[in-house]
Amino acid sequence: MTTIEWTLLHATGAGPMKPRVRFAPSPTGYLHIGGARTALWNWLYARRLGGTFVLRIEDTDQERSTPESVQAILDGLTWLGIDWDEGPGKGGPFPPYFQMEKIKRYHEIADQLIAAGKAYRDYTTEEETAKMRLDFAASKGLTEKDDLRKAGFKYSSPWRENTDKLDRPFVIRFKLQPKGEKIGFEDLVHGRLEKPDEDLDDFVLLRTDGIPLYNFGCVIDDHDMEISHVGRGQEHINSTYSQIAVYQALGWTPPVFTHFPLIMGQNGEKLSKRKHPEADVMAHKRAGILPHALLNFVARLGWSHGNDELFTREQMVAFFDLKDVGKTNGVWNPEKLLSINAHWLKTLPPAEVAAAVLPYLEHVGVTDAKVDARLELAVKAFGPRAKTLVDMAASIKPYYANAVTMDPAAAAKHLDAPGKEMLKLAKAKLLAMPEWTSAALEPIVDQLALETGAKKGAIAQPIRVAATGGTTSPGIGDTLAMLGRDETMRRIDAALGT
RNA sequence: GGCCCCGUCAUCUAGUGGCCUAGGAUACGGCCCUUUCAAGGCUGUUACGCGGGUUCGAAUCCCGCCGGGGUCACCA
Repeated sequence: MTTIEWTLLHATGAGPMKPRVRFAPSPTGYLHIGGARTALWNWLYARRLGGTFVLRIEDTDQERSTPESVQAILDGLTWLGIDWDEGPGKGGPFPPYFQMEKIKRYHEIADQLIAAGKAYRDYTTEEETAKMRLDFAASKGLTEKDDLRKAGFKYSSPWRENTDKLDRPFVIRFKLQPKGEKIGFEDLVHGRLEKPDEDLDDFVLLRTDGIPLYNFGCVIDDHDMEISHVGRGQEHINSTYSQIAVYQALGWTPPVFTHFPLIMGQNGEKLSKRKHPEADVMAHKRAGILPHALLNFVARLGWSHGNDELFTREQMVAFFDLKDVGKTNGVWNPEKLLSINAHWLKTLPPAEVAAAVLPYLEHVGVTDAKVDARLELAVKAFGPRAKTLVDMAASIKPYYANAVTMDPAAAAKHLDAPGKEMLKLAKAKLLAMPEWTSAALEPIVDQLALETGAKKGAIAQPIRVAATGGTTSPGIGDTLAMLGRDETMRRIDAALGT
């Protein structure tokens, strides 16, 4: 039995063997790198075990949610190649997948909780609670919001025991009934996580405008959508306790939770959209990172599979397991991302990289390139020389131009009299070339060295400078093949001044 | 500040009581290869936060300290 088969039989944690997982972003901006990793890990888990990956949009923050953000998240996931089985544009057996479209359902459950005495209508206004906080602060001689937290303010509603329905705006709060016990759950990476239930408070389920809050909507949706495993960032650990309380009040079985370590910026702070431009997934697309490389890098940030560093998509799917996720926060490391990107640039099939580099070429004004033998050759030549698709495109561009920008210093050094003499000899050989391929062209340097007794550098450099205008390029064979016969001859003639 | 989570090289990590004079990767240095630049091969420097235990034996178990992070909203 293989490891994979074994794992299939013994699906981690409780729940069904074919897990139903979800990624539930809030559409308040672009797809965040932390969100992308959360999506990836959940996706990998579902794919490996033949489960279902659900995409749910938690758009209950009406202040910040925008349709543009929904689109940005969809675009980000699509670019990364993370596809969802249920969700926006796909539908599924448990619609809707936008929380704002199922407000009635939340009200139904809230009423159910009220009827059971597990929630209550709180008619205290926002201004009043704010005043309570302020008064509390004043009594302690504090003013700052942060100090308020430190002072340990605990809200206690005067409406807690009220069951009348008044004609006034209200909020629905969970009625926490501490039994002096621990409330907790079994986390796949942290093990048992718990805290005293009296540490929780009567959190808000439904706002005055009837829109649910995270700790409520999330529980109902995960239950309704039959989510078996919830994997999310560690910042949610504390809210999980509140959610567990809701599951208990409703008599529902909670999913298996896994809390992922956070990704920190290089300054040691949690990666944020404001302070860290690299937090934007699409910024990496613009920077010329392959989606696969970004996935590879981010997958490995907080998860490991022995000493393995580089994974194909298939390997990620085959190797990933929630239980192998680590506990410690990771720091974003741009150099490593770049090295992983460089690795795949030179490793992936040239046709694939060629297709990927095309838009970047167009962006720098190369409009006549297409995925053909010539571009693939260029990709093979520059694969080991490029860190990103951006610099690969920049390197390829001159080969699609019909003139060189001559570096005077290079010309002075290599296109002096002896250099030109050598170039003439090379030209003669080139003229006689029956076929213009890298393999056919490459040996001319050796042949010339043999025939003239000159050092290879004295032969290759004049050709290189004539062909590219500079002293560095891939091997002579590749360089001339990329240029093509006509352009090569044109450039040599120009260098010769003929 | 209360509560919660975490603590192996600069960074990502392997490591689950003896195989560890701690391994891999990135970055950095050297050497080799070489027609240039890369790539590649070989190689070097660098880590178990501190202090107590437990044990014949601890990076691995326990306690304390210190350090980092998260969270305490009618955001998610």
